[in-house]
Amino acid sequence: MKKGTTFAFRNFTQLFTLRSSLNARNLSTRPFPDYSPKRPSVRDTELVHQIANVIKLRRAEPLRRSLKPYECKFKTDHLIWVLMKIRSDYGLVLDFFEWARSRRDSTLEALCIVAHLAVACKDLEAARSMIRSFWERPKLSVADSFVQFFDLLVYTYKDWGSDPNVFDVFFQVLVEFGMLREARKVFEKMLNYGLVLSVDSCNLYLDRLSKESDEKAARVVGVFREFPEVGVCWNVASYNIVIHCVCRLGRVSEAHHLLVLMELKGYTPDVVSYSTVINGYCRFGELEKVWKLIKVMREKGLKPNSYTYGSIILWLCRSCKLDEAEEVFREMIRQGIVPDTVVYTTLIDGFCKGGNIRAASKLFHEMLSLDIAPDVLTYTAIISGFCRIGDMVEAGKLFHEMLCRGLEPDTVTFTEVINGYCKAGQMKDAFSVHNHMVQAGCSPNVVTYTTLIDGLCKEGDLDSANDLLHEMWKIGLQPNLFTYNSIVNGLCKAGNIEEAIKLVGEFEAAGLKPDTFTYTTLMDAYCKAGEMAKAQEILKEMLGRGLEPSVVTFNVLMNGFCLNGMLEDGEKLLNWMLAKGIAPNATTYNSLVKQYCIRDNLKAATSIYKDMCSREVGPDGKTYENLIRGHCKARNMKEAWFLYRGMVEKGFSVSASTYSALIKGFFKRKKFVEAREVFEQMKREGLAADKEILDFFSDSKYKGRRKTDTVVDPVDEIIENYLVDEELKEAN
DNA sequence: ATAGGGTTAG
Repeated sequence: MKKGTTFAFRNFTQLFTLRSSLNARNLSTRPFPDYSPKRPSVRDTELVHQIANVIKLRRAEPLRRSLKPYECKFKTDHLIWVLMKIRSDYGLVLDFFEWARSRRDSTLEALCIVAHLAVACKDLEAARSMIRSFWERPKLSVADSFVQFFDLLVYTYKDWGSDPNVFDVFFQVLVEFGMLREARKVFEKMLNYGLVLSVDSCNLYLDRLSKESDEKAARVVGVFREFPEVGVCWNVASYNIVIHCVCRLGRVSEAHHLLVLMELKGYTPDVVSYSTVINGYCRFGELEKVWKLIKVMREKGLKPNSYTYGSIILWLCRSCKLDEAEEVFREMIRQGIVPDTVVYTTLIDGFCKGGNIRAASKLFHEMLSLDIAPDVLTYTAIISGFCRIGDMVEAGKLFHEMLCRGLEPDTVTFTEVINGYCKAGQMKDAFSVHNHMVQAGCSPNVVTYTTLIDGLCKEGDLDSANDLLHEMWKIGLQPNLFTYNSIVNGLCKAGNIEEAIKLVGEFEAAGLKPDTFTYTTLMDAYCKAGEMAKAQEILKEMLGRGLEPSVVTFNVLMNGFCLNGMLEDGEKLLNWMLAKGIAPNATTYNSLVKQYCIRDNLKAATSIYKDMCSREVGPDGKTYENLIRGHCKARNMKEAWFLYRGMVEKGFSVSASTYSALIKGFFKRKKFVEAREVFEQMKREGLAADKEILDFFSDSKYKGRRKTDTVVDPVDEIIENYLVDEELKEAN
């Protein structure tokens, strides 16, 4: 840590001592050119005079009507001559220019003139939209147009406005359109005329540069160092942009130094400065530093806000510490900070990803009751939560609700719904949403296609997946590693590991490097095929390439050991992971729990379960389901019931097969009331029971028994409906 | 000027 700190500090001292290329510039300034327009002929002068008079005298009328008599005679050349006559009346200038534009009679020179006049009248927005309109039209050569435009703006400057703000607006539009090289040229050229662009303009440039790409972001610090030498006076916002940029590049301690440095230089860091560094530390999980900084900012009289807390909450969510995240959230509210849509969305998404859709729903309703409006991102998060647990009905309802609120789903929202249908195995519905989104004018992206391809691969329909891959290419979408990994997985699951390995070789030859996901997929295939030796060979190759195995890599191996009855190796692997400090997760333990349950060794399963709890690895839905099914099979209904209650309490959703296991277990124990209760709950959740269970409830023996049982009616019509449904399904 | 949502492997 110490080493990094000195390094960062050296970087920054350098920053303010190095000389830059800008310094060597020739400092003599050039005057703006004179404006010398073409002279009108006598005939033209007459027409221009008439038009200008008509415009002035009949200003209440729409120009379309008052200028009707001149429509035929009016030529593009007249435009500027008329503007010269009416230039003192800005309102007329705008109207007249619009009229000329609607006839496609405008020129770039006229556009520059009107922009100058707009800026001179302090109508910066009009000037901006005019300059924007030029770039919005498709150009043959962007660079040529830029030079042409800029030269004309300079040429018309002295005569038409002489307000240097026009160059700020011009520069800002270039930045807005990402034409950073051109923007930089404008900056330099203005220096030649003795003009320095405003800090606000330079800030926009810095910010855009920092977001463009990592290479460009790396240049931000250089620009920040050079611009003051030619007269730019940075402000707190500039520092904040640079701090943010340096954080994004992962150099958080350097950003922290900048925060200290700005104060030394007489700038007062604000909540944003602090929150930005705090966000940087959060991204790397350095929470001690975060709390320290919060203390410092409080001492300086700054109050952390929802951004500050939001960063902390996001990090806690990402590290699966949902309880702590909610605690920080409540603490923030206690401090009198009103949570916003973003903080709620962060928490809702966190709970959804953690599989606790109930907590997510609760928060969602809480925000509604507090009148904090959910946005598209909030809906996407909660919809994805329901998709994740396979509840497409609820997901559909929320989607509809979102539309009713006037929120427009975007590519992400649609992709999420498509993903939900894919994961639910409803490919027809997935494709129907895909069509729907295209009709709604929303373009599917690489992720959308990858989702569909993955869905098809999981269905085993590799031909269709391949067709989609070609379709992607055709519409100009480049498949990425995710896409190929899905197909590799598809091939593996179809039992074609050879072909999968061949594909890996192909995309690698095309310049796409296989990653940990690719190798883990291949390992999984070999593990499931019982070829543990080959799986370990793949692991070796992966390690040899310097790729870091993930928890999942180990989980795959663990699962392989368990599946192949090598439970001792499995436990050895677990201990090895613990010794090496690789944190196992619920899945790691689940493989062992599941396998012990399958082998009816509930004692060993329970001991693994207790071990994971003691290591503070929270059991997930699968852990509970495996244990519940194991206990049901062993007819330990007391334990099964206890775990079921715990699972529900924690907000995990219970699958149909677990409900079935419970019902069957209770039946075998002749606990009909409990069986019934679980069955009712299952129905309430809209889950269909299998035939065996329905037979239980419609069995004559059961009916006879039920007569002494006063709780429920003998034959429930819902059961009959279910039976009819099942028969229909079978008939189809 | 600062913070939040989607795709792959168990």
